[in-house]
Amino acid sequence: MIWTTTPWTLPANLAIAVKENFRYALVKIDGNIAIIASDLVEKVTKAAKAETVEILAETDGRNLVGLKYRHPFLDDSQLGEPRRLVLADYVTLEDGTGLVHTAPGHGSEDYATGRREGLPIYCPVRDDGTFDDTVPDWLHGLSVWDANQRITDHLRNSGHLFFSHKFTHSYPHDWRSKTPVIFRSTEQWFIAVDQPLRQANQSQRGQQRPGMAMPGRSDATLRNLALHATDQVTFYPDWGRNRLRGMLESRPDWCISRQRAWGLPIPAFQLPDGSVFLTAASVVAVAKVFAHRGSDAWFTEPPEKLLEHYNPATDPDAPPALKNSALSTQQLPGAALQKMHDIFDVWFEAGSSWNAVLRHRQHQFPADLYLEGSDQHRGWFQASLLPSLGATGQSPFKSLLTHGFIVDKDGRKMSKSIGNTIEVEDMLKSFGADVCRWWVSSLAFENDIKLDMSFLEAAGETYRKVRNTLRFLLSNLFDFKCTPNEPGSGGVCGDCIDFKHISPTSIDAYILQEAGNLQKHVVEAYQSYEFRTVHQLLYDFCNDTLSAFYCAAVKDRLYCDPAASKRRRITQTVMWVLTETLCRLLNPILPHTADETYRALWKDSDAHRCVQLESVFDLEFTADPDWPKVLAARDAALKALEEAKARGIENPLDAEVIIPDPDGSLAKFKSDWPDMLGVSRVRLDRNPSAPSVNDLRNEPRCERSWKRDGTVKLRSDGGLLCDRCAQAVGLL
RNA sequence: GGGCUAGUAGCUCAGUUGGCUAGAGCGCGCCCCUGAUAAGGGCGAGGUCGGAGGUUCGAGUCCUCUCUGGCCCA
Repeated sequence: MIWTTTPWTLPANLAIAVKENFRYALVKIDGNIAIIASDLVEKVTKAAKAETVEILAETDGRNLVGLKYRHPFLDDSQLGEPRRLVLADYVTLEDGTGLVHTAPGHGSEDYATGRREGLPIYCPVRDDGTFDDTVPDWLHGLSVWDANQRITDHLRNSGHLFFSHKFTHSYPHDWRSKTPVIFRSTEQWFIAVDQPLRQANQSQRGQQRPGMAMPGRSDATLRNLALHATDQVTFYPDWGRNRLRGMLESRPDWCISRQRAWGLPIPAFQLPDGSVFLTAASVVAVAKVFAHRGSDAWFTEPPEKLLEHYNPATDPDAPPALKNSALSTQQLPGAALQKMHDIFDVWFEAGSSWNAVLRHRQHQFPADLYLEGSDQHRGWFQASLLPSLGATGQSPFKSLLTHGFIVDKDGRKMSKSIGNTIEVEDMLKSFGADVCRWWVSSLAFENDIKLDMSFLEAAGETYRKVRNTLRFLLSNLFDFKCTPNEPGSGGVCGDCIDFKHISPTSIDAYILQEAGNLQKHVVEAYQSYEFRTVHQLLYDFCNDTLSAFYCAAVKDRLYCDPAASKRRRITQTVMWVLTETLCRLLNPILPHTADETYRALWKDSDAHRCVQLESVFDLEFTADPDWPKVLAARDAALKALEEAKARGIENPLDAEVIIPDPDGSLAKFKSDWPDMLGVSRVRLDRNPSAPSVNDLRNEPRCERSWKRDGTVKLRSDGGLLCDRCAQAVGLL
């Protein structure tokens, strides 16, 4: 006794499957005898409301294997041998009778069983979903959906139906049309992954294939070539290798044919005897026609036109029928050779892009990097690797970068039905491309990526910090010129001061050194695709090193020193270098901001000036080795200033700070100390163990620099100025 | 069900081969500045490192189990 939800597949029944370790019972039910899994006897007979149930015998499934049975409405002689019971792992006791109807033409598990058992792959259902004429007359031409009832009725009438009922269960549907699908075994084109590769290509190119690394001629299959290739490829992150290998190890042959109305046709022909004609040479011949007329030629041209460049005499693979002069294509009657109508799997085209994009256009092959989402280990990565290995013996990529999937802010997948999707267009509209890129560069992209508009807002805030730092740099270069290409400048670049005039103990020296370190580390991070590190380094540099430290410190000299003084020009020179450097380093992730800044920096009309065309320039500067001590002492001093607020010294410019300098190593930085703390005066003292703060609020304050540096007095013009400012305005 | 992968402060991320009271930025709180101002600066409070066992003198870091996600398959 078997059970099925698809009576229309019964005409294709070729076997019944059992499980070897299940118990099966020979049961007498209301006078009829059947075999049912022992554990299901009660369930089945109850469902059918059987009156008397008697178990006559029991045995294990393995003892049933090989038993022969007769089909209830088919002529067994058609099959050539009697139908029989076979083993299958997928037999369960969940539903049915424990004996599973098996139709190798209607489903992949049944197909596999059929192959294993040497059964024919019989599918009597035609392309239009109706039965062909190999089935009994009463089913001919009937749609499978209509056949369900007809077959049920037939079984009932012939006394073979034990029980039938209607119930609701899940059934596969086409995701797009939402209509139920049926399974049919059909002929398809495959790329075999386990067959030893023919030494093809010899006839086409008599040359050695470069980079060919066969793990041994005899077992050089596409699969083990691919596995071998994963050792040569660099993976970002490294676990990508394992993932790809796992999938390569278990992947089936690649079915490359599709039954579609459009697409790139597989250029196969059918000979009058029904055999298929497709050889390397015939494909090349058809490709020539496609190159001129496009692949639509397949649909518009007759076979003899499509094969006008083909010569069976020189094709070693040509089928005998074509070698025969009577059938040579030149004289072939159009009707003798039929075009076939399979369409290439689009993955085959996507997976051939290395050829179209790199080789045909004479770009570098293999590519440095293929970049795609993690799902493409099964998709594009493999679809590219296999054809490239088959055609060139080489992987199409030297390295592979994988990123995770965008999920919502709670880590759930985005889907329209849940309503948690975010459109890229909305992101771009709300935040601009650079903010979006800035956000992307901050991510651990190898993992899933949580996305919420609020995250972009946050990215926008840090982006503006960078942008504002650039704005500050630019605005303070308003009266500064750098003219590297000016004829006759004798090495002097406009207002620039040569680095050799920069003292290693000056804050400018420190910042140049830091910029050099930044560049080194950023470039390294870029080279290994660690954009997150790039982002972090650049942000921290703009935020901490520049905005909070350097820019704040040099404000005084920029605003109050005489415009063309050496100290001010040095700082402007450094600021110019910083801006140049930042533009170049930011460019890959903030191209618009970098470009805008770069043009504003040069403020010339050179239309060809473009930061996108620039690389980094050498930037190395060694500052005094005691700078780390300075920074540590500064931190301590800032804490002391914070505590001084309780005493009413709330504005740092009202303060003098006394910094402990036990070994005297901080004294050489003396001139920049007040600016580094934003205070009026700093005194270094060998004795104290902790910094302290003096209240200067009773001392006069310079009206120009707001400092109380001890030199402030009434000047001849009636203003209260410090010496530096008096000089700057020409009063000293 | 299987393969791969992740889960560290409200958020985004660091945490080298196991080793000092687990770090950074954002956000938050308090304060300062007002000549970067739909800006700038300082200080501070936040974490039983998804959970449970185990190995170890010692585990966010190693092992086992488990929970919650993601991708690809069945």
